[in-house]
Amino acid sequence: MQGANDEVRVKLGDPAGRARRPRADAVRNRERVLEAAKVVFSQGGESASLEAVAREAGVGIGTLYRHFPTREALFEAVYRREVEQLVDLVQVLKAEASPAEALRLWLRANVAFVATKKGMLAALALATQKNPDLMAYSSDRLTRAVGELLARGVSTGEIRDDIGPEDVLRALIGMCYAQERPDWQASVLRLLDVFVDGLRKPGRPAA
Amino acid sequence: MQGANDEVRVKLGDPAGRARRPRADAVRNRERVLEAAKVVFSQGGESASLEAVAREAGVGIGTLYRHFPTREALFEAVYRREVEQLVDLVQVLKAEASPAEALRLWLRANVAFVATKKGMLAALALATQKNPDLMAYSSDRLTRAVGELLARGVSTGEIRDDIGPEDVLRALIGMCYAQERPDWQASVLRLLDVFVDGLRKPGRPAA
DNA sequence: CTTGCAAACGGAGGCACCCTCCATATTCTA
DNA sequence: TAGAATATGGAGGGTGCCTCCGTTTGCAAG
Repeated sequence: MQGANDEVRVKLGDPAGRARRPRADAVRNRERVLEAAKVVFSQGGESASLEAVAREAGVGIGTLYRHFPTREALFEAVYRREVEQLVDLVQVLKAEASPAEALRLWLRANVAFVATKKGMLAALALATQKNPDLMAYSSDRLTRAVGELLARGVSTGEIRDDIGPEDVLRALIGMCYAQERPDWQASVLRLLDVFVDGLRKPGRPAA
Repeated sequence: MQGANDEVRVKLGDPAGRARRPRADAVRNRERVLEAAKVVFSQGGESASLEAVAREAGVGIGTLYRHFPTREALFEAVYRREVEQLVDLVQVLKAEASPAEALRLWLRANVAFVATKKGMLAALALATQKNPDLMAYSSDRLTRAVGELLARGVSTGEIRDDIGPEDVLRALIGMCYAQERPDWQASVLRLLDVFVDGLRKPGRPAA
């Protein structure tokens, strides 16, 4: 029923027997859609229509759905890229500041990062609620990231040891959601200072 | 131009000369829609259709729109009721606990309250971003509420004086948004403890 | 009670968006 | 260069949003 026809796949230089490599136009269009989605979502958030994304990308709506079968799939792909940037920042800070200070700086960097993506945040709140896997990924990446900063502080005795990286992350993400006032950034920065002070071990006052 | 005809209005017992009182069925239907919306939004969040709300309420879609011209207006009306309950709680706690402890308890009560309304939270995030007035109302009410608790602590010297009620509220609301894990409540409660510790004046260790 | 009308009702209809499907076009391998 | 595999894109059926207006209902005066 299927003997000789398998040659086609075997000949393509993929030892695992997978299909041929993706076509060039498919790769290009996938990239275009991602780029367009980043722009459109940043402005209009969840309410932005996928047809607007396709239009912005210069592809048909069918092509968009071929690459990203659901709204969540597209959103997730866009979001993953953003997370990587934050993860990479940790290594830089570890080399440049003391444990508690590096933690504070990383948290502050997150605030600045978030500030440029207003439209995406409400959408993210929805997406993570509907699709736990998306949160699992970013949680994992960011938890490890902040975990490195935290562990360093614990090992030097500068930071208390009964708060985990998940807790810190929750506080950060949470605070940034409430961004309605003109001065929200200043408020979040103050809150982060209070929070980091609270994280210091008792008997080691902040100033 | 308008002499004798005003009698109709004057007779209705409204000194300001407003129109006659609303019809009974209008009042009843408005109530039904609000009740239905509370149910439907709590389940499906923002994605729930307004036509589903109308169906649940047993009224026509037109009637729903007559009372609440936009999705936001309906959502806002539902939300206002919820806020009142939290505001009222403050008076109870003020009578029952020390300043910092009352603050801690009130924040914890919020967590429990939020826990029953998962579906509405993401919707709320969207609504407040689109409609600043909704946030203005709840912010105002809740800020005053937490402000009472906070001021009491500041006056007794138990709580530092450089953090405003807005900041506390932001921390609370923010933390509660990140509710994806099974144990999110425990995490938020731990965070609140850290936060309240951070609020205590230096030189007054927590335990 | 009945009459008249302002107020409220409710759903049909036009529009935008969601997503699927498939005839056509493009790329890749041999 | 040919032909098969792969990708494209937009038409179309379905659903929800919101408006508009003919019909119904409650209210107050007679």
